[in-house]
Amino acid sequence: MAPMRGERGGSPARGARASLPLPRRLIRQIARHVASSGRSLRRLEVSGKVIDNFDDIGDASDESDLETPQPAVACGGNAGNLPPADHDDDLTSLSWLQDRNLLRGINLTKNDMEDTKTITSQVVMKVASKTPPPVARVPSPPRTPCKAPPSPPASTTLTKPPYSFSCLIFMAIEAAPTRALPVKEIYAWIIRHFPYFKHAPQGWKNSVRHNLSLNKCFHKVAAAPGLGKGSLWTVDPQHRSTLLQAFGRQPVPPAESEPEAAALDGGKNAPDPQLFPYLARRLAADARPQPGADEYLAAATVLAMKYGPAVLDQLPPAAHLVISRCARDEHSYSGGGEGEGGGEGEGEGGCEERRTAEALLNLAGVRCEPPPAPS
DNA sequence: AACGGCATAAACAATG
DNA sequence: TCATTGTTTATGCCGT
Repeated sequence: MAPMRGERGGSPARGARASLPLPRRLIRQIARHVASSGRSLRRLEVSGKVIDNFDDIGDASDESDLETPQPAVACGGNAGNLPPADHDDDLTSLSWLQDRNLLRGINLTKNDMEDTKTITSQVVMKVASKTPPPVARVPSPPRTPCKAPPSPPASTTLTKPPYSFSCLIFMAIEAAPTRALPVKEIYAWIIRHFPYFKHAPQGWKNSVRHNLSLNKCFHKVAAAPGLGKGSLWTVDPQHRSTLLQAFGRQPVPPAESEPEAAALDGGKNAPDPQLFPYLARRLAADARPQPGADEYLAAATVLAMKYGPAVLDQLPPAAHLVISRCARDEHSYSGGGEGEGGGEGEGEGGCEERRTAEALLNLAGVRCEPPPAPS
């Protein structure tokens, strides 16, 4: 592979830190996200500024640039307490569902969310790996979403979401920290994220229940005491890949509106539905794992969400993000993976999917309820 | 044309 | 009793 742009020999982190193009806290967050996904972030390059010593940054305890806004995303549990990198990655284990909200430590405000609507394509991902770049997810042609007229909020929020009920239910359940929701909460989640259903005919709730009952992907679990009537619904782990594939079958916004741009350039009042096409498109291309893609998505989205599009706009037109991974991560041929579970069905691809799904769902404003108190 | 997936509607039972 | 939840059946649309 030809040397990547901006690749240069031994640029010490200390040198770069003198003029970091991004707040250190944000860099730490990106590094933590990548670390939490079980990978190694070797270097991050923005506009030629290379940060390649994340230990230094990550260990820094200074919070001088910590201006955490009031969180609009109420994340339960261990905010800022990301799981260790050696987290159990067994696909059959549900533990990741419990504690792997990849961006749990990142607080997003409503403004952060709204700012994403003008994210541009000025950030270009380049993966330092032997695998080909995920061209399917990072289109090369330049886009000009900023110049595009904003979509009328009403048309984006009151049109029926292009997702099947099973996908909506899946998203709702996956958004819950415990990955289990009563029907009522599923209703609430759908309404919250797809305002269309606020005024939709009542039949849709019947459809939700119908789906829950009929779809083998969803299972009832014993109702928690005090829950009242009804049960908790969960996603059957064995059918999870089926639901992910269903995501891939969902219609994606027409090409003229550029999916990524549309995903982030959506309704002013309710950006969430506009983000999900992004997720759908991401998952639709999940036939093979695309190492680095989820890191890119998370990093780029974090950039825009956390600091607004200005962070990206202020970069030179040729600015680009480079997220490189340790070379040893690419040695899939040398031992058949990490040997930490992996399962035989989803394999690494499933990990990528779920990490991206989690990250994007979180970023999409999924409101996490505090986990139930241990009994 | 057949088939599968999906949405929608409706009826009904169970439950709090 | 009523509202909610859960199950089941039926029907039609749409894409393959």
